Amino acid sequence: MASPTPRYRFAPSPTGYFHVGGARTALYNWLLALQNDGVFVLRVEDTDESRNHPQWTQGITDALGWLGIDSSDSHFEGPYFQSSYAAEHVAAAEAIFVAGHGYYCDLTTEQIQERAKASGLNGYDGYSRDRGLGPGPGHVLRFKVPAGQTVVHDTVRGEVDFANDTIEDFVLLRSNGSPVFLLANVVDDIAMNITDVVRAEEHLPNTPKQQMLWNALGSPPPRWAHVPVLVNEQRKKLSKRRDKVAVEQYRDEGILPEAMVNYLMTLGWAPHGDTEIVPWSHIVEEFKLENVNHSPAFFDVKKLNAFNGEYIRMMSLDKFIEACQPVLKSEQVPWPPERFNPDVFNSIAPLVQTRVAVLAEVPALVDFLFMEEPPIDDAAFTKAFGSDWACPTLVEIATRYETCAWSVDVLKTEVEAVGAKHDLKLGKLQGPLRIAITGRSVGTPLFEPIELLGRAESLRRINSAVQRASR
RNA sequence: GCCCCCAUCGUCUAGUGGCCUAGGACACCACCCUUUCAAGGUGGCGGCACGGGUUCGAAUCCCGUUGGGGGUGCCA
Repeated sequence: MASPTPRYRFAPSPTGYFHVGGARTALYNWLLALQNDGVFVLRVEDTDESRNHPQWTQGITDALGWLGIDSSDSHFEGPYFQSSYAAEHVAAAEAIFVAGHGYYCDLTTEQIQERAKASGLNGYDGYSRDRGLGPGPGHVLRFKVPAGQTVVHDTVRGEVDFANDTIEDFVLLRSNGSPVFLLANVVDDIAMNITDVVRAEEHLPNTPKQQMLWNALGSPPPRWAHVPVLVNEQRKKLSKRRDKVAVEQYRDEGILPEAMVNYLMTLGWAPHGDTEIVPWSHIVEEFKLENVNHSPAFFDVKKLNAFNGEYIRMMSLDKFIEACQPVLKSEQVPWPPERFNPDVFNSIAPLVQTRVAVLAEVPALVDFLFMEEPPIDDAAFTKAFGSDWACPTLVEIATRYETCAWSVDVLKTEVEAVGAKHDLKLGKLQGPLRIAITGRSVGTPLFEPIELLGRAESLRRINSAVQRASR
């Protein structure tokens, strides 16, 4: 028997959102597809037509594309969503009924609860199993859970046993005749020749039901793999409402896709060796689903940022400048766009590159070069000009700057000369100058930007700071 | 309630019975370098949840306890 091409199914998330946890599961699926010459199958499934599907699926495929996952061949809107497919799901349910694996029941939810209360047992008790009911108004079709055990073979977790008598006879067809998601899911998997289902561990408890359905429908179940969920600092599953969970947010902040992918992969898994920063090709080579951890992982933005900083520093200068473009042209930028000067930015870029973890931090390091009046940090200003030497030395520097040669080296030695006179170290002496020029107490090395700013503008800013200090 | 999963530094992990005095990464701290801030370098702090077994030997295997998470709909 020839083994079929593996088809790895990825569904964004049960709530229909491509959050970071889903991104990781997508990565696992993608990886497996690459390693095993298989196909990555993205399937969006939802019966709620109120969700805007074209827009929603577009968002997901965009995010996948950003992560480097090609979903073009496999993108698929779940048949379940399209009402025309409902017939197939109903037909499958009816086949189950005909084969004797299901039965109809007319009990209402209230009646079921009453019976459960009276008997002390949990959930539905199989009351209608042998009543021989047929389809009809108010009748649901339930699956007849067989006696015995269901064992799920899971690539990540090994064998997981479920006693069938702890699983109640679940609904396949609602009383209005519509199929239930669980059923539709299995029918679609079979229709799409899915061989491997890789998803989050929250689905594990429902897996025996699905597996029984596969068997009842006469198909050997797929290989299952339930990977751990991602949690927040409260150890709760990442939730859209409470946590920063959308991949796009990280993209917009200037996280690089390589860093995102690399970090996501270290959640639940680690490459061999003393470094976790490894290229995707290495991951493809080494990753094994069998080696994935069993416990939930906390999504640590600090570590993500650290990874991102590493990736930024690994870039060539040209690449870095290129990567900065979106964030420099964003509408959020504090300077008027027409004042932006690419040449100036490119000159300062090497000094910026080692100082940012995410690209979104870039504008704040260079804004003073492009703004007419950079805002001044009051607290920093007060502190820097609090000493009695601040103004006099700054005036001296200004005097020297009026006539000296305009180059980084000279600008620096002039300040050092003033420092020597007053017995002040450069580190200290440059404080007021830095505030005057940049408005802040920290930033890139100072003399490069002064050179870029030019003599007239630099002197203007120094004088304006001196005036401000003497008020 | 019932069912399932999980348990190594603060966090992410390595570890598959002796190479473990438990290794790395992020974070944190100190020092070096230094033009502030970074980057870089060196070092430090810090962990096998608990209790029983099995074994010559347990982070590793088994049982239990505790703690966390998830599932359990005529939701998806």
